[in-house]
Amino acid sequence: MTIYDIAEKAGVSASTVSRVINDKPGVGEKTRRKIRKLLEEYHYTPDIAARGLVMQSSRIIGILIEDIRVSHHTDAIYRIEQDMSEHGYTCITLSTGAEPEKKQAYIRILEQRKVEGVIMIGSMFGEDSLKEEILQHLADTPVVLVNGDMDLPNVYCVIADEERGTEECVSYLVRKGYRQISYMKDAESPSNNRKLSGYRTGILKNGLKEQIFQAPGKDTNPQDSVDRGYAAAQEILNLYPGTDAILCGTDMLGVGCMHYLREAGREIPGDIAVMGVDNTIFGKIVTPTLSTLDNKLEESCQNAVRILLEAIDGRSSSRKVILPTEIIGRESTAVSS
Amino acid sequence: MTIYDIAEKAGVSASTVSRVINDKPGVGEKTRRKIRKLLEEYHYTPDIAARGLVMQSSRIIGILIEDIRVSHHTDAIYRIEQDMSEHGYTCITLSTGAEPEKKQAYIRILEQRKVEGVIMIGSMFGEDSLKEEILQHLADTPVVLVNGDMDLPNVYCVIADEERGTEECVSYLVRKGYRQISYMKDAESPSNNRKLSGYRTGILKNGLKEQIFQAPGKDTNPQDSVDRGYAAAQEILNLYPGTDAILCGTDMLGVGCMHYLREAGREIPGDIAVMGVDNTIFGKIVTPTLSTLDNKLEESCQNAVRILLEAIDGRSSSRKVILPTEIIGRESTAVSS
DNA sequence: CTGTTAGCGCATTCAC
DNA sequence: GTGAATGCGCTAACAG
Repeated sequence: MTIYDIAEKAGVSASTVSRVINDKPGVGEKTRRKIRKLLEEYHYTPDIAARGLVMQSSRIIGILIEDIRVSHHTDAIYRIEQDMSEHGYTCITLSTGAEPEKKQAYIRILEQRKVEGVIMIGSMFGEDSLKEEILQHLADTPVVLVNGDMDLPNVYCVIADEERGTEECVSYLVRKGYRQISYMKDAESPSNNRKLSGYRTGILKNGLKEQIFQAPGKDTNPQDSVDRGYAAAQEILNLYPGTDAILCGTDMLGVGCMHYLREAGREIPGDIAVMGVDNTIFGKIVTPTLSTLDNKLEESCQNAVRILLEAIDGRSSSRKVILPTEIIGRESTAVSS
Repeated sequence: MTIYDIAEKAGVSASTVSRVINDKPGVGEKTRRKIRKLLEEYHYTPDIAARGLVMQSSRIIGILIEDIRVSHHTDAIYRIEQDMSEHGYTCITLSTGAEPEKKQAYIRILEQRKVEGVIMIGSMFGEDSLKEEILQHLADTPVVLVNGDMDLPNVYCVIADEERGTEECVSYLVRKGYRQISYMKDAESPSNNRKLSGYRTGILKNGLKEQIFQAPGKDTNPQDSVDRGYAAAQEILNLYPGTDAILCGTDMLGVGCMHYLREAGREIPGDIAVMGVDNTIFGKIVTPTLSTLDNKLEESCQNAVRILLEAIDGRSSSRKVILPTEIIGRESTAVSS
């Protein structure tokens, strides 16, 4: 079914049908009604790609993310998709994995699809190799980086102040009475480095001693973080036997950490406290419930959508937005009195 | 950058450029090289939509799902997306929500995008109202229903035998020594009814008494299931005080159920056993770990991809595939001896 | 080996 | 109020 088919059946020209479809003036009431009826009858739906070709607009938004299975990310994608959908856009979501080459390949795919805007979630998208790729393949497409940083005229950034957040986590733990606070760092990334940096500042300000351990390996599957947290907790207790609190780079690491501590016979939070980052569902369902730093990913994404829509419409907006984080206190850090 | 721009710069015609881009024969080696160089130099990438218009193929696959935030679903989407990506397809994933009207609207969107194939995940997509919609708007597009059932020439079905599965769960619990086995049913759906039916058969075969309770309400957010499971567990213990095992329709309900039992001072699995369905990450991280019925969603999706690709290529394949489920025994059902 | 022509489905001038 | 013509970026059939 094309507009020509409908036009023929109605005994009019294609342009008249087009006018009716797009509710444009210049069509007699009776012709309009007749065409509307035919449209209904034959279940006609316009071909968006063809329309896009002439209108130079795909109505497609691209979303890039390392792994959509990270539940934290999934919630973000969901929000973006729902919001964009309401504005008439369709989203293409691509899980790129960690390698820069794959990320570049996916940027090419978005270019081919002529997306009107892009949202990239994760600090790893701030890499220099991607900056180059964006410059060459998405130079005049608005891009919003969530939790990432990049200096390019068409790139906007929304980040949560995790550095300040982890710093406050340390003070929070200190107020709860903990003194030997270790940090379990996740894989190398700008975001994870910012969190670590915040921890260091917090330790310094409170006159304590740094105890840092990077959980080795990386995730093939997001669930792997649990095992990595488990293993890392063991190492931390070996390295720093006096540890009475572990601040983990993510909730998932925190969950693994708690598993180990339980098996090792340590009571949480009596003997030792555990805290995560991300405020995921996992923290709510484990026993005891896990205190965490909410880095406002969903709010970040809502901002990203707003900024992207503004940029697409040509309305300028602030190139960089920074959101405050929030500590969510739960059982894993409550002092047993 | 269009092929015409490149053609002009190379001093050839657009068709020659097109031939080079698509690695077609009939171009001299030197012209080919020259064009390749220009293509590189100007970072040319073809417009897939324009190509699709003439080739009558969008290279897009549509995925419909009620809520992508259900972690169980996310894993499924991830697999499909990765596999399809390898075959040169781009996926559009839409969270439709529960209302049939919205599902219909999303089917329309897929039609407009001229998707070459569709995968719908969830038994609710087997509804009659959607059958009508598919008939009218997706009549000659291959559709694969995962965990759903529909009789239409272009619709293929992949389902896990959950009915047999829950039946076996009952027997499994009986073998572990439990005798008053209650069933916590999730919201109304064909899939949930099949699970309930399996439970009933299992109870009957083992000469036990049915104890069924439907968790009221429904999820706005997948996390809500935890609270619903919590509330339902309380009701079940009121209605059937002698209950010594609760089989829950999903892991999420199971998690909420465990939370309540713990608060009520019941020991799991000593006093009472809990079992879920879905084999999600949640079952692995809760304390004690949750036994569950693996309904093989990921395997189902791999089958769905295979079937869809075959159907798109015109190779016919079986219209219905049924997969066996598997019981995953964990701490929540181990008899304390 | 290469160029010309036509057309995919649609929206948009410009005539009438 | 309506139709004919044009072009979006691309591939394919045909001509040379």
